Amino acid sequence: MDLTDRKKRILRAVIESYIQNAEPVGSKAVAEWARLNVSSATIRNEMSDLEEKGYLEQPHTSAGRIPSPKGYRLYVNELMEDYKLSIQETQRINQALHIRVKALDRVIDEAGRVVAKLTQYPAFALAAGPEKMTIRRFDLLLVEQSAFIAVVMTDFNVVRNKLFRLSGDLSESQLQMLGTLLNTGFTGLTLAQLTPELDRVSRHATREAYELIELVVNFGAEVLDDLEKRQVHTAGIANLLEHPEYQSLEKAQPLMSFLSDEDFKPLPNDCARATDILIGPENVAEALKDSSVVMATYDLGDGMRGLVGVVGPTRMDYAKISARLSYFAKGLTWLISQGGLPPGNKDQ
Amino acid sequence: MDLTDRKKRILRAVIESYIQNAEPVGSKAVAEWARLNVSSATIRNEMSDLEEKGYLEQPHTSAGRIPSPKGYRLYVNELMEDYKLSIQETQRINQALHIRVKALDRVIDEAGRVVAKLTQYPAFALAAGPEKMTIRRFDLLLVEQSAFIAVVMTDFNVVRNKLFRLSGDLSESQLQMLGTLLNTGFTGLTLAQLTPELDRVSRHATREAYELIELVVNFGAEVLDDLEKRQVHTAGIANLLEHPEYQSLEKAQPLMSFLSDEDFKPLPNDCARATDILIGPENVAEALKDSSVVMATYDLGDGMRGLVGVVGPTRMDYAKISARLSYFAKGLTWLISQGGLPPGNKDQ
DNA sequence: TTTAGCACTCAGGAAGCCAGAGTGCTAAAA
DNA sequence: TTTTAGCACTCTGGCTTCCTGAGTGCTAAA
Repeated sequence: MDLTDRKKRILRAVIESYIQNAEPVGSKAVAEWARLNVSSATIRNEMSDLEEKGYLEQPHTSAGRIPSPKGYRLYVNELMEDYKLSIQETQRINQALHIRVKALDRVIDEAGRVVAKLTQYPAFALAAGPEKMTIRRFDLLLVEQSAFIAVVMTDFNVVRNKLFRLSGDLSESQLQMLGTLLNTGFTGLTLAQLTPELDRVSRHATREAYELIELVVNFGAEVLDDLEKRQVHTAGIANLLEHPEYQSLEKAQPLMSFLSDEDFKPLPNDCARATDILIGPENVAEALKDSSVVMATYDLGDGMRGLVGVVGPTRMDYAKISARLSYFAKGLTWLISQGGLPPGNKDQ
Repeated sequence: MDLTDRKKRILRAVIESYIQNAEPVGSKAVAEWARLNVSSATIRNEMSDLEEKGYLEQPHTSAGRIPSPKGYRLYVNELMEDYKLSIQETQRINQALHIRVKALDRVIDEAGRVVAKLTQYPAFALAAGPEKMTIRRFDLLLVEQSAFIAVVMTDFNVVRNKLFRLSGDLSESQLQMLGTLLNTGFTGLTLAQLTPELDRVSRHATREAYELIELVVNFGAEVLDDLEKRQVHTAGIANLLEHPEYQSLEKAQPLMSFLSDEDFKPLPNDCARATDILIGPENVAEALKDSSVVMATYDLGDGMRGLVGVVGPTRMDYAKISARLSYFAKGLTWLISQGGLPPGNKDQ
């Protein structure tokens, strides 16, 4: 059930014209666009065939055709040519990579913002790390008599800290002792293992010591929890309104709400592949069934990966957008590996 | 040029009806609403007067009247009654305060999200701290031979850290030395003073030592810069579309873009007052001239304050929204002061 | 000063009309 | 068998027109 060469050229013409103009494409337009040297009547027959096979759709009888999700899928799989980024585009992306090299803390969030700007679509960003993390070490720093800072370092060199104020006083040696206790008892444990261990320790420790331990270990648990939670960041939601398919509020509103919702799930769990495109109904989320998602991953160092993607109409310039995304992602990976954005201390 | 009592009652009736129904209010409706026992003709005369004085406006000849910004201003200043939160409302807010007590790191951001949910308007949140911050102390922790963590603590007990990897090795004693150098030379300085001091030190230090110092001091500078930058967080932008005045894209789009823009300035510098309302043209930002802003501040401890606010149509239920906001802000202040959200380690 | 009455205005919805684009079908041509 | 030209048909979207109802301002009487 493969398509003839001519049918493919016609399909491609329809899609590319539709991507550019956002208007149903008629047989005459295809005849010109595809340069096939056949009349529009021939094209009509072919298009009617393509519609029957499910690659094209007709909004209504007397409009032209638009591509169906199946049509887009064939297009991105076989027909689409690699988009060549212009010099301006690469420059823009390079520039975007340069700014904010400072904000080491927020690579992921920043990646989302930058991609939103770069593509003019709403973007999302999240971290794709391992399921389970453990705490590697604790450090405690005395600030005043009655306050100290706990520094927690987990796998992949993520470092977090928190200031604790106490009702009573604390000496440097007490703090050192506490540190040893924490480092011997609570390192190398996953989130789930922390609480049982805490229970165990509670039995043979003084009440004061235990309270301090609990305080710090709970903080460690928070850090792990936070890391495993994988919050999704979004940026540039308003970009959606720029595109004609979301001009009507009924279309735009549900998707915007979906994107605004802090813990939406744009994709199933396997976000492993380097670049990926999900078209219309291929998306799991109901709100995305009429839209497409293009995404790319980058390397955060130490085995952690970041994922950035954009959401847009199924009529998206897949070639261009995915070229930009993967160029950006590659650039970011390179930058991080070069130490431009030193490892450790990631936001997720 | 004060208004008669009856005029005020009429103005109030117009505003409250308009807040509720989002439709221009006619003389007959006012007659019923305000219970003045006068005919609609009388009201008409009064309303025509109010329009002349600038408190009301007419979208077109044969529609009713709507309040002008000046009318709203009078309303919030004199006419508005305190809105009494229902039990359900206070419960909802209390609940909102309970969740995420964990996320100490992100009080501000979280405050914005919660307020957006609570009010159904887009919300923004930022920190209102002092202009200039200084670094209080540095701590350095050896991780491996060739890596260490720098912990920087600034005024108001904000603590940040970063992992550094080196090309060469480093001993514990070298690190200690470095720490002393940093703490004697670079504490108590503002952002602007750091670089000159760095220059000064560069002259009488070995090349290796200087490179390390530079690394850590630059990180300190980043932290200060970040703290003084006052990034504005936004949440719930999509809420805007729920309200009838933003049903048309031309109205919604500019405001949404404005809110999406990461570094918008919702207000002038003096965001000191506890609760505040800015109506229509009172806003400085062009994009807000047709909208209103209601905000409240809360205490982050240690002299830092947070600001949360919402953006909505001028036809906003000022009484209700500002009641909710200030209840929330008070709750948050209380919670933080109680240690529910321990001080220090704030995101901003 | 208030009220009733009345003529006037205007937005916005419903209905009708038309042009233009695009189709499918048929019959002739290649 | 495939392609093409021709033609009748369909349907959207934009345009006008019409009409209703809500609301007004003005005037003259209470």
